[in-house]
Amino acid sequence: MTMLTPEESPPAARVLLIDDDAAFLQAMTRSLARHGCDVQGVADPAQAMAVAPVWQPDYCLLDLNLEEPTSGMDLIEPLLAALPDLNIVVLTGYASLATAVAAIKRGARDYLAKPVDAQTVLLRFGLAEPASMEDGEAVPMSLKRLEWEHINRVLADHDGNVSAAARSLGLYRRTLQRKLDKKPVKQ
Amino acid sequence: MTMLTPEESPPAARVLLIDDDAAFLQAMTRSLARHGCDVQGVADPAQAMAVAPVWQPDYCLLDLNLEEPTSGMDLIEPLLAALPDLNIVVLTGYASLATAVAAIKRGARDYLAKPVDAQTVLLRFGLAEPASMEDGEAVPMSLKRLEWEHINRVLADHDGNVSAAARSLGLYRRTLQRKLDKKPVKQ
DNA sequence: CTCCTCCCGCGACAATTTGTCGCATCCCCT
DNA sequence: AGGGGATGCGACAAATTGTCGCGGGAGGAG
Repeated sequence: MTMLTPEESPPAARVLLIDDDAAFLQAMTRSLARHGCDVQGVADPAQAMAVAPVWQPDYCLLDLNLEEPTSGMDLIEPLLAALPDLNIVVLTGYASLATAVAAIKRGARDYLAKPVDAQTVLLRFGLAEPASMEDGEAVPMSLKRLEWEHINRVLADHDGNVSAAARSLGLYRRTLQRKLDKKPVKQ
Repeated sequence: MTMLTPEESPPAARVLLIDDDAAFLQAMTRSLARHGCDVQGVADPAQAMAVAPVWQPDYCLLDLNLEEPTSGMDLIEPLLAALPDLNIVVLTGYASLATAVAAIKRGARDYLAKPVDAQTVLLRFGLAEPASMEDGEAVPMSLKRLEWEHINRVLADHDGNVSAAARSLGLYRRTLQRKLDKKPVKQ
């Protein structure tokens, strides 16, 4: 029952989104905004470092695998240097124990694996209570969907190369093919 | 092969092992000892807290899922309170991103998934040099692991209630049971 | 142009994994 | 004691993978 009126009594939390996936960026921006956050999304490290000191966000959702130049991992420390109180949550499609450990040691507050929904992000930011779930979708993703999302991401990461994606997903090319054509994308 | 030169006359590193798996404890104790460490193994939290302040170890390999009373997770802080410079590496057979993050935030230096060999442990302790290439682990999670992580999260969310978790994951309880049985996680 | 390599789609079959049911406990609560 | 829910587990069919192998494009090197 977040019946908060449009006018936020307390100043809205400022959230900086850093992700080079335009689609994701837009979707997440909208979702967070709808949940009452003051959101700003940027696509690369340079923009992030330009915006952060000026806009002074309170929270930051940082994608780990940005475009080539620098990894999101190398942005954690600079960001914290500029804004010591920034609450950084790292996000990645290539989650691994190793990167999770590294990110936390560098100062990130939390680590999430894509795909995630705005609700989860807010939760990790500490801006939402796990208790109430008013918006219909609080259900964890079904395994099928989780798999689909992951496959898609990895496939895209390999520029649609099925063979490569299959290898990196640890399954047979034939199997990936089958999974792919059986899913004319529906939710 | 590790070349441990007799040069290791400086005080041997003191390592405290905490694991309730007797077999593992013994094996690891022997291995580390052979690598020149001064090792002491205990099987439960109480013993650990009794030994630590007195023996003052430099390193600690802590298993996360100990017997019921307390989780290894709850030992991290007490241990650090007693020995601020203790280098704690958490070890677990049920690795998950969530527990990795939690452990690091509580002060652990690193997080490893069983099975591990002494060499790896020493490496994480910083007592051995990386035998070969350091891995940037850019490998996306295999589908199997992604699934395992998700299942783990959801199951925990439902306090270990298999029926409930299965429902919310959109699969049969029987299937979840089966997935859970054969779990020893691999790469 | 030809060879080689890598990717793709796809058929076939065996090996596994799920989907589904049903049953026999156990707890917990009233 | 009785209902409701959770759990472990056997059984069997249905669906999904693992595995091989072909033939065909695309693109680079000789």
